[in-house]
Amino acid sequence: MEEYGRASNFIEEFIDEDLRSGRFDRVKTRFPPEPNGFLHIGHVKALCIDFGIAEKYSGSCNLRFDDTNPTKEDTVFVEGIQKDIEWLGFHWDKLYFASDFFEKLYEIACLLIEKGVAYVDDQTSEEMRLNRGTLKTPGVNSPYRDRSVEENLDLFRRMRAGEFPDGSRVLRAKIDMASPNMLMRDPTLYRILRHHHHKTGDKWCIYPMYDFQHPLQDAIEGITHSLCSLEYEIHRPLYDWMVAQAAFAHPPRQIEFARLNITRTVMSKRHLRRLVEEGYVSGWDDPRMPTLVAMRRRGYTPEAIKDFLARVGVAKADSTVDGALLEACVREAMGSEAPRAMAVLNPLKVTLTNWPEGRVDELTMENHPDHPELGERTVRFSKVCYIEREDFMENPPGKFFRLAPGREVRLKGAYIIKCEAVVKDASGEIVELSCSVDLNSRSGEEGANRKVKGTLHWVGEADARPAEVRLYEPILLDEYEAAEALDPEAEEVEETASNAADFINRLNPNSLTVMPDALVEPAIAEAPVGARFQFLRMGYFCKDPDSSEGKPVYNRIVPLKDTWAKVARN
RNA sequence: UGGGGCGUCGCCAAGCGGUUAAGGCACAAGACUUUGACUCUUGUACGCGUAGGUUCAAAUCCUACCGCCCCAGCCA
Repeated sequence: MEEYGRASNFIEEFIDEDLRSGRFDRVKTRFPPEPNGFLHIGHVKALCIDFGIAEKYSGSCNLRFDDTNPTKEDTVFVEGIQKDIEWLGFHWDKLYFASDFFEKLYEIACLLIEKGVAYVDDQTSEEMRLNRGTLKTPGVNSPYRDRSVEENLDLFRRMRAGEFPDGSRVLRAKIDMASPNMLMRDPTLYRILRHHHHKTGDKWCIYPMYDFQHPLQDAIEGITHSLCSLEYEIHRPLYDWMVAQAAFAHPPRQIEFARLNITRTVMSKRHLRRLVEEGYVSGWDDPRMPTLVAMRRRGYTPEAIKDFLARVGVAKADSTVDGALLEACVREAMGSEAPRAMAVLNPLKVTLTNWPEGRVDELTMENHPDHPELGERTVRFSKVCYIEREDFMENPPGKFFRLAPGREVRLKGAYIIKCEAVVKDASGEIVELSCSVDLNSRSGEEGANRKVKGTLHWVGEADARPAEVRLYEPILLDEYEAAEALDPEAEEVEETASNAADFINRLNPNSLTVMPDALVEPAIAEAPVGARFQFLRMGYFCKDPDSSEGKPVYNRIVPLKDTWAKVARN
């Protein structure tokens, strides 16, 4: 490895430096989730960095489950996480569990006791909290801080043996109760905790803490660069202390980066759990969730997600990425891939008054305008068809060039029609349009070669299959909407800030819109679950597992850009 | 008011003493169009949190302010 290429971010600069200086002669990273929930897109940033850097430097990346708190962990999550990582297309080198190393970690703890840098503390957690001091005042030493090595060893052994009740004692590092860094004020290394562990069962009743386990585990695995998010920056002195005390020959280097935030997206595991448990969503895989299970179900592709993270970049500044960037990545990934087809989400019946009775045309439609290799399909056109309700306006504004009374419009791949009459029901609602059709304007024929401003998607009566379509918006309101929702009277956004503190108050009531009466062409109805299409003019959609034989269900992954919607709004 | 970080276009983000301060998203205008999509073209920081200073030259170095984030779990 003489040439490392161009560093594309500050982490790679550090690594280049380490390789040049000889601090390391290879690169080994790790992705260390706690199996206490499903992975979300925030984790994908770490995944892309951990695996991406390993790959760039011809190194490797381990998958390690930091399963040191059995009260929160479960095998369904370890399985789910592995599946998600595989789905994204990342390949780990070794698969480890922190729990595989409990014995080894116990030995190191004993070593620290023998060195006189760890002790058993009998204080209650309350006493410990009080004696820790505050951000501005130093803490005071525990009365148990100066126990003999022998006594500490004996006590720690008996902690493991189960002689003491939960919470009665802890093992602590002996560092500095006056340190300005709170984490260095004799951090807890082990606690007594009787709880069934998903891997080790009831073998252990003491469990190591993150600040003890994580750095040592990195060192044991031979990790060179331990990449984590910014909130661990303050843990770094402790990380280094731990590895130094255990006397590892090649201490890993911890480097921190800013975690991912996306506008109007819930990104905290705690909050996501609450959405699930309190029923605001249907589950971890509700397509509105930012979890990978949910994004997969909604129809996002690994390519789009990884491209998004690549475009977001890596730096140390706290940031919130515009959700529009993710949408742009999805559209780009899908644009040349997804076959096109027609679906009418909110149908309006159109009857062609001059269409010959009983005539049915079979029309050939391309599956993709730029990729003929994706083939063609046949759709049927007859006297009755359905168009999108929003494509007709009785009193259209200036720049509207869809259908309106007396106006002509082209039906994609079919004929040009003209609206002759509007049929309404007793309540005045429009129920049907009577249109004339230019029988010489069939696509591909000479009569079709005239300028018509609007082109609409449609579904013919002969082909129309019922479907349910689900539309999504961000799960959170934007700042302005949230302020309005909480207090329409408020003058300033700031005034409602405290009410907005609970994210539940900022949930978007329109995050899910169900279109129960959509009509789709057969290609869409018959596609397998997971199939993706561009519904012409409506967006990209993916068939949901909720689909049944007679009723396909589609999720809108992302809408198409809609210039008209913008014009109409102003 | 202790300590650790961070502040470059609406949102991300390059930049590492000498460049007209990259690029993407968003936005705007135009071309093309049987998807108001796609594609294409064009435009968008005389400015780099603020104020001073060093230098022939500063977003890059120094000083002082200002703002934001993290830390007082027997969570990770």
